[in-house]
Amino acid sequence: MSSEEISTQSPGPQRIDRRARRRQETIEEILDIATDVMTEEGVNGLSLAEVARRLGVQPPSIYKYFPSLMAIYDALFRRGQVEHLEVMRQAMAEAEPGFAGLTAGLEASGRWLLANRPTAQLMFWRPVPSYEPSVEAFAPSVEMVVLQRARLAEAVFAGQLGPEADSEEAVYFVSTLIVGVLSQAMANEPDLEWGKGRFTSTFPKLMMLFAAAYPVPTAALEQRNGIR
Amino acid sequence: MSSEEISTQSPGPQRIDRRARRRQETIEEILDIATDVMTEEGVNGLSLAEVARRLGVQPPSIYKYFPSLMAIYDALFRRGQVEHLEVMRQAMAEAEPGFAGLTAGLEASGRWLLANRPTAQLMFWRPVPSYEPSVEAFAPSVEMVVLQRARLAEAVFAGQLGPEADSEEAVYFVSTLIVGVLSQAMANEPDLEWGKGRFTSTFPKLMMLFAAAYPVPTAALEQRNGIR
DNA sequence: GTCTATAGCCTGATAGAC
DNA sequence: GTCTATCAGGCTATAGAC
Repeated sequence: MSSEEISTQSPGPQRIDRRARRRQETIEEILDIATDVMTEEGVNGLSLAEVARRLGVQPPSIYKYFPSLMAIYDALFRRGQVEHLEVMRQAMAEAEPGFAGLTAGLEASGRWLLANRPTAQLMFWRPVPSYEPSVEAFAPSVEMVVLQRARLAEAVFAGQLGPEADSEEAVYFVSTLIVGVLSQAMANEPDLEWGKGRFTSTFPKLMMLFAAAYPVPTAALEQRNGIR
Repeated sequence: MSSEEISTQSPGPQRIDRRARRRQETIEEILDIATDVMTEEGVNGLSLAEVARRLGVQPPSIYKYFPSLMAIYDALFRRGQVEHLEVMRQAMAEAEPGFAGLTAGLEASGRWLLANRPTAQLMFWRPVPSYEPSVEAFAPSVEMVVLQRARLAEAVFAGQLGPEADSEEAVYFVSTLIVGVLSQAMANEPDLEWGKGRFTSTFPKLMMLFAAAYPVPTAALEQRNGIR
């Protein structure tokens, strides 16, 4: 590595990369520890000093990575949104388009949220009044709506749902269902994972309930059959 | 009041009543102030010292009314459950039986929960891991299920819903709907009351969605019409 | 039932040496 | 990027005088 030998004052790109990578690893570790602390003490019980203690450094060292406690909250919020979006996107991509894809995506969403409870609380329950998510941290949720809307449109096109299902309102409905299931599960069955217990196990039936509310008009069915 | 004159060492019943009443007023005041603090600092941000400050006493005085911070949480939880139940019961009593009563009760429930956000969070989101509700504090929620179940049974009997609606599962579904709407509203529209905004305004349609999932069987309808 | 005093913790954040 | 030292508070809870 010639660039390393030239100067220690102006390190070459590899060196910068390595430092940046190490720094990024520490940042991720801080966020992981912060998640553990929130699990034990509550989202609002996160403290920078406790994170430092578990990381094995003194509290002031944390400030080299985050300018404030609120910045840690925002990084947690942002990372949560990104991961959550990615998990749902992946599940949708692996399933059939239309209603099956929507169901698979929402179930993956619920599964991830239950497996990441404190982050889910930070994202959906706003338990820290003094923390307001930044615009950047919030951005992935817009893409979330787009993905769900696309599956709804496919389902309508495929004749699985009535035309009203291709709407903003239907997106609100499905997100209300998933948040409702999630909230009930987290409050009443704090130790059960997705699929166990009274609430999350009814999710498939809730999706059938949703589908029943958007019936395909008889005329449309007849027209469809006529075309074939 | 003769009993008052007899002795100051063993005060008569009126005196005891008055003291007990005064004490109860102070307890209620502490709970009201605690609710304000939770609104501003988060449910997990409630502090006994801040309550004392606003009440105009020193922190140790609070211990004459509550043995610990957790006892305050439990009293808040209990009072919330009782009020919430009473509001729903009243709304159901004033409405028609069956599906209309169920809808009225749930809407009253949602309205109360949105108007009492920190209490609702304490009751449904468990944001304080170190606090576990006592059995007594939890009791009213059993009666809640009974009331909802009764309206569902009436609705089935009246031919408004299919027979599967008279079930524990259906109770879970309606509570999931209300908690979902509530969670979405509180997270995304923290300043809007019930009926305003994207989420709570769709509640009537969500109830229609629920009804559509429990259709009355055609045979049952024919039989009904035949009887008439 | 109120207070003072205090024990024994905790916190977020900053200054400045190394 | 790490540390020590420190500021300027905060907290729950108890002891004991009045």
